[in-house]
Amino acid sequence: MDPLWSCVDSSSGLVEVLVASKFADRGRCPLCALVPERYPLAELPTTTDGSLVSTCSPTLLWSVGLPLYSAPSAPSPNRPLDLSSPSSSGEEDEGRTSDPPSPDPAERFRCGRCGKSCSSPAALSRHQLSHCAAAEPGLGAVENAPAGPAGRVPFRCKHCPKEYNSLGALKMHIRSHTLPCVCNTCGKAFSRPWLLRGHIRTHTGERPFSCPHCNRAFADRSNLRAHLQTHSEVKKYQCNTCSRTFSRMSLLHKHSVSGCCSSA
DNA sequence: CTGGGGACGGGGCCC
DNA sequence: CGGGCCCCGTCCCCA
Repeated sequence: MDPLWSCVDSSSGLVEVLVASKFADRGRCPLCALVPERYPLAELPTTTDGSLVSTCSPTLLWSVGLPLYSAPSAPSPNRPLDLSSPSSSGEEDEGRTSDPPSPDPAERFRCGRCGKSCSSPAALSRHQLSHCAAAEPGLGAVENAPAGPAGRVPFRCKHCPKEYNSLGALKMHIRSHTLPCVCNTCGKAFSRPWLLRGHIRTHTGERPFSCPHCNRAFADRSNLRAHLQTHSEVKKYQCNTCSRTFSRMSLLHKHSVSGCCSSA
């Protein structure tokens, strides 16, 4: 289960609640780009009726009733392989599955922006407010952004370090922070309506994409495409060293990482 | 270790 | 400009 993260909204002073794995970008809070604090669910502020306080963006729809938190200390033990390590270390991306920051108390209460150590989560929150207030006077997409190499001002996301050359692209990206599309069945939120529709199929069992070669059907077109590769005698992805072919890039990547070509 | 399915994220294109 | 959709890709899990 995802750990909860909290962030103090700079305008209201209230605490925003986030699910780490869906938002974590290099371990930073998407609301203010700082290293967030993490609380056990029981310590989160609640309203009088016991629901979690949720403020900040009016379109941020995480609120109540979700099975949110499990163990407060241990970081997620998944990600046995870091497949992105050498190749995608370049500019952006890879933020989707960043692990939470170290649970070491000395690190938990350290400001990710200036490194200041604080004695408690609350003290750190107060300290971080000073950064938020200084860095975001308004809606914050464009202002203060330096001009690009061609003299264009990039459209910068106020929730994360990403920048875009068009407002439309930025707005589309921001949906991945606000997650306005919410499943009525389980409460899970998505950035786009068709992602939600695909998710709803996991509840209904609908599988509109069927394989023409066998009787299998899939809820997701991409999964059908991957499945079709299994019917193909010539696989799409080939190892440069041993010439083995694979139906998926991920399988080829696993093949390489596990040492066929290098470590033997 | 490998192959495959399930779920989902994001950029880009089209209307 | 916004929404819908396609495509590509990733991650996780399981047999």
